[in-house]
Amino acid sequence: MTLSDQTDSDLPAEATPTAIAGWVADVLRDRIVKGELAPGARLVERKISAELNLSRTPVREALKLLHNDGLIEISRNKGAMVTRYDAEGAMNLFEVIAGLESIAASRLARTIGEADLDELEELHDQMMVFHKIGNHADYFDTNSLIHDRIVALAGNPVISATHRRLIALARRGRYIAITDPARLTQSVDEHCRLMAALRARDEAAAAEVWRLHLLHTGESVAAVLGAEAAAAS
Amino acid sequence: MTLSDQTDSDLPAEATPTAIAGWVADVLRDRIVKGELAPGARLVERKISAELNLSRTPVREALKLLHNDGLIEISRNKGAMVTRYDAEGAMNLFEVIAGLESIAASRLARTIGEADLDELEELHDQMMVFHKIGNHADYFDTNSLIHDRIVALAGNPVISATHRRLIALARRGRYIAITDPARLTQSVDEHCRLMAALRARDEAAAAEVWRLHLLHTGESVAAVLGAEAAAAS
DNA sequence: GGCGGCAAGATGGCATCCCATATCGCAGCG
DNA sequence: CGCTGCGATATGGGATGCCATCTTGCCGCC
Repeated sequence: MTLSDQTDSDLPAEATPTAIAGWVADVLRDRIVKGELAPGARLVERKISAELNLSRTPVREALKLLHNDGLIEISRNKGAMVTRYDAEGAMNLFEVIAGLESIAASRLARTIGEADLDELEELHDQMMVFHKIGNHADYFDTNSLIHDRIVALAGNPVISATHRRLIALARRGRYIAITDPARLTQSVDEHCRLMAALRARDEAAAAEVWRLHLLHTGESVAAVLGAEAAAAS
Repeated sequence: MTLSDQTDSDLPAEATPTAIAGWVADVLRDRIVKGELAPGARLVERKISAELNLSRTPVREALKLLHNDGLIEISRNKGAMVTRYDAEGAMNLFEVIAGLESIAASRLARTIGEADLDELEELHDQMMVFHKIGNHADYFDTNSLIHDRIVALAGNPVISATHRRLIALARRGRYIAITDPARLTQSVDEHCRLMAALRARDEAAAAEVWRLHLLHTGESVAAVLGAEAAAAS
């Protein structure tokens, strides 16, 4: 392998415990999310450890991490397999994410302070700019950032942790970007309405608009996945 | 150690992959849930592996499992520590569980078939009997069973998986059993109302009563934890 | 007497070896 | 020609040893 001596150059200066395993998990997660590792692809401990110039131990831990993120299935003597992600799975996933973020939005409407609200407003405005100028990449990133901030600001660690886990699965759907202009407009509108509800400190409205927003997103992702499946068959 | 040669007698005839690690995790989880391992207690890999006559490898994996269940914190060079569980944590936890089970109840009201409804009815009736005769242990077990069945019957694997993870944390609160008669009555009433909503196929009612049911449970657990904390100080 | 530094022990992380078992191909028999 | 059984190989699981680092307590210096 020619790249053997180079790969460890961007090791993250191991600070936290099991940093290497986490790093390996990140690398593999990236490949899965970006589609380099297609659903059904096999991940063999020995192959990965050889490629990354590590022993099998951290790789093993990384695979466990990805497993309980739901990204891979591990079967004895067959290696890990990237789990399939279909329309139904997407709907199931977004149904739960909708529940979580809805709670978060509700809490936020009740408890958010001016400073945090301003921060959200700013992110929102940024996103609107990216939307207007048609910068989809930054639009999506800012969008994700807003969702993450909403969850974080809600101040319930259980929500944050659960959300982080599920969103890793959903991000996979993010790369089959929703380019349908109608949905895009609707999504932006829902974002605006959430901001309005937060400003008005209207718990119920915030929860409901955000719940629907995520269900709609789920439907869009499911639609794309369903179309893909139909085309493949 | 005198028990060294005996412990492996009830090894679970390793069928599934990493069965041993799972078994170790179960053992430790039990101890934590039952309070044998108090919050703040230290779990040292070498100690556990010696006690259970195993190598450190499966123990380590077990600790990782408990960690991402949120039951323990792992710090380098200090061993794992049982996480603390306070009133605020309980509320945060039950807030999310409420969200999940509420979705499940809603789905159930929409999609449940007669056979499944009958099964739930039977469990419910059993629970009512245990309640009437004052058999608290079986009452609680049947109660838990009902909650689990509701989640399972909803048919969303993401909900099931997430719920399983969180409920492991909440079970810890179960052992500080709610003996307040008023709350017990209220809880039973809420169970009855859920059954009524399911029979009526009333999604909204099912979701709402179940959400409140779990929030109330969370409040009760939090109250007990708060009282404990106050007494301890 | 208090405080800072140093040394020994404790502890988890990583590497490596061995093992049990599932998989897959091939050969030999029917 | 097809099916069965065996063996080689692949692969994950477990055990063990070494290492880096954190903790802790003690000793000496101020």
